[in-house]
Amino acid sequence: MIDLKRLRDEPDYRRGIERKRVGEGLIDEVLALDAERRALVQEVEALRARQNAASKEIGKAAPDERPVKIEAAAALKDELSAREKELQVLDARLRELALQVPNPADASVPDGGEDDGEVLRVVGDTPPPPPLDHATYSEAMGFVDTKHAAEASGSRFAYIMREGALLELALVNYAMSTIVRHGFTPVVTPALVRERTMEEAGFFPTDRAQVYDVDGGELFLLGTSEVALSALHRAETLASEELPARYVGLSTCFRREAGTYGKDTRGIFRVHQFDKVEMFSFTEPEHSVEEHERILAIEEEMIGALGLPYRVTNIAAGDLGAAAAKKFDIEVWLPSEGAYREITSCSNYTDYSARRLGTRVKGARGSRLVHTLNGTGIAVSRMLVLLFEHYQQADGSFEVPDVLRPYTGFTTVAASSNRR
RNA sequence: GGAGGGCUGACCGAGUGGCCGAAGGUGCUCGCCUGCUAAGCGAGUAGGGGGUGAUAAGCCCCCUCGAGGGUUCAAAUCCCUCGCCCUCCGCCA
Repeated sequence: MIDLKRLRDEPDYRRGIERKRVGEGLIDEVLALDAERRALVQEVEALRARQNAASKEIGKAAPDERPVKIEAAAALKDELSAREKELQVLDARLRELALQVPNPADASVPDGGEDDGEVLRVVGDTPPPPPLDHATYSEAMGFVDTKHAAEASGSRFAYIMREGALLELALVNYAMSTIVRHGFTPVVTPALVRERTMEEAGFFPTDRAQVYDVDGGELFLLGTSEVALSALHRAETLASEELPARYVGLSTCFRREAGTYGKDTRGIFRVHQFDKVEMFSFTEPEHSVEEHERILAIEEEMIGALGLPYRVTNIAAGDLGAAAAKKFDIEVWLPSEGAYREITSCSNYTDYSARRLGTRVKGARGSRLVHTLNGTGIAVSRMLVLLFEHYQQADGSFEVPDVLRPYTGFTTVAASSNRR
């Protein structure tokens, strides 16, 4: 949720929103409703003040004076409740529209859309394509079985098997322990949350189409544990000493991938279900920028340690999600495609979801909304795709990246070992 | 799935229709006192929103006793729905 007060007072705030290409007129409509609402609030509150005073007097009055006073107060009640109903309607309308207004893009975010991100750096050399692409290779090695998964569950599902399964666990362990070492509290989160949690995390209503609902709409499957982690301090006022509060979550993630028909259909690059380790921080407002850099640095540390060539992009305003004021993506070179593909993403939500969550910090500067940030630790299936190409050897064997070896218990998988 | 109990301010805890935004205690802050110690005395101490004002201080108003609705001139107190916690029975990994 945006800050309506800043929207009406600060031209830069509004400009940040407009850079995200919001629908024509939405902002003006919100502002108009907001003005209307505030006027009505004043009226209603004045009426309430009169009624409160009248009621108090009745309490103090002698019993024989009461009937007359009660009658007078009853008249006020009717007037008040009529105005209150109007206010309720107005509130609902304003809220519905305001929820659709995105968090303003930060001043340091470039203009434009998908292709206008600013590449901040490119790290590592890009190798030529391997003999087999990730999809063919992982099936041939028996690491992935999408055929039976399609029968069991449909397209975009996979069985991760044998050394592939162990590699998955190794990645999870590696990411978890690395991030914990950076001071994040490890958490295995619920994978199902209620609608309110989705909304407060900043996902609903804008991203509803990407989310599976179950139990007749009572619960929703997470697309990322970020949603569950954000609720960890819901409706709480934290002491400033408690910040930054850093969590690293593990959960299975579920995504409908609506609107991606025909995109990334091979292998497990884009699937409906995958495991992901995710970082999440609550900070004081003035520290969120450095925390964003910190999260990015951890992501780079892990991708670097896995020996993958990558580049870092400052995502353009038009390509930011509703909640993000700024977002860094890391894309790793996928040799078979000869392209950089997104592997992590970290965002600074500033106070956007904190406002919905009611997460505040109280310190020397009074009580303020916190800032929240999130970033991918390791998204497992997509990382497996990259490993299947970068660690596929000329003879067809698979070599385990050094940093994962403590977690796998094996160092290589011979080309012939799992062939069926 | 069944039965019962509970949810009050940073914390504990009183409060069954008006004088309750809320006793008392703990904690915390400030001041005083005391040659010592988790001692004593006094004062203060919730949050959100709106108006005015200089996006100050101050002042005024509204809302909040798990959440949402209802009854009433008036609700922490009565009624309904929901959420969460606890206990017992059943079931279960």
